[in-house]
Amino acid sequence: MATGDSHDPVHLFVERMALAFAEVGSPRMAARVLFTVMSSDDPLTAAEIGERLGVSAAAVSGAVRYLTQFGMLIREPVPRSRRDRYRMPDNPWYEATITKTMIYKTFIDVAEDGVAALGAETQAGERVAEMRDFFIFVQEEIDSLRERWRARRAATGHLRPGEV
Amino acid sequence: MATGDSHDPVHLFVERMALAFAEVGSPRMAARVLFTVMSSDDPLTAAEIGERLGVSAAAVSGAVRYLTQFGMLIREPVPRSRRDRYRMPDNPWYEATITKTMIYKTFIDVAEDGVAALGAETQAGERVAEMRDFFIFVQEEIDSLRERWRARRAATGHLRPGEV
DNA sequence: CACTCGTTTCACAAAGTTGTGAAGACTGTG
DNA sequence: CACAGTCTTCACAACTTTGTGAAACGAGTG
Repeated sequence: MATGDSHDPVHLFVERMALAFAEVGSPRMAARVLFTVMSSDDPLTAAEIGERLGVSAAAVSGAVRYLTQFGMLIREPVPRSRRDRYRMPDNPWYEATITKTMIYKTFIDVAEDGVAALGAETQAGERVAEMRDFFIFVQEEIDSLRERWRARRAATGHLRPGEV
Repeated sequence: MATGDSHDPVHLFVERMALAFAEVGSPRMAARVLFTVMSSDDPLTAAEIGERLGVSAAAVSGAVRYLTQFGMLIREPVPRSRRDRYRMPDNPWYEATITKTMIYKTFIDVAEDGVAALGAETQAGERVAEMRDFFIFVQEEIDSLRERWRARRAATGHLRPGEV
């Protein structure tokens, strides 16, 4: 049961979720590690993560480096041991991951250059300008998403420690 | 000038935009073809697209099949010719692409199973349930995005033929 | 200060993706 | 009804990505 039993429903969840995230650009192994830790009530050591997933220590090392870099995973040394333990951060990584995305910013900037290159008065230029405006709108919506989410949670009584 | 001159600002726009889209999961060549057509005031034949991009007919064939399948490109036969011509659809492909995305639906479903597997009362289960709720919220926001966008455009006088 | 255990780095192998060339299929025309 | 011009299909080669094993590294301990 310690090693990744593909019939274990929890392991299935980890793999499926990781796959879904990999499909939108997340490194595969990082996603697997992330959801493995997320699925555990207690912090896990690198060895435990590797064991559960059935992957090498090297793979775990790379994944946790990636995840800690973006604050999606917290690393803490285990007292009286050489090991580190990994746990989820207190504030949920997915909020920032979604709301801080800069994809649309890139689209907007490139489209802006496109309009200039095509000429704002051409049909093509107008078409690209329209696309740019749409992405600006989407970006604005995303920018306000986090606040609206928090407002809703506050309204339904789901206040998190430290939250207004 | 017909073949993809990498110093042509329009071609630069096409390649940059395509790259940005490829990074979020779109097939690379399909994105290149899409923005090539989008950058042209007039419809283009497959040969013209291939020439502008400097890619093989086979690559164009695969890309237009993909794009027409999703309604992102319109194919129309050229009268008195064996050729087909490709043009942009009348209503903008990106609106549907963004608003019809089912990514979050997948996340939600998988997370739902995860909660069941972990047990809703465990710490891990609660954590995953919270993530699921966030994604439900995001999905709802996206569902209403299209209407809000249209409302805004209507308000600023940008009505499109056939639009309410 | 040498030893041990855990982690990290690195070169490489396996697997997956992407676009090509060439051959085949289809369609309208002389 | 044969031909020519387009488009499509397919096997393959180039490239990219991903994870492994092995070796190096480093921190705590006797």
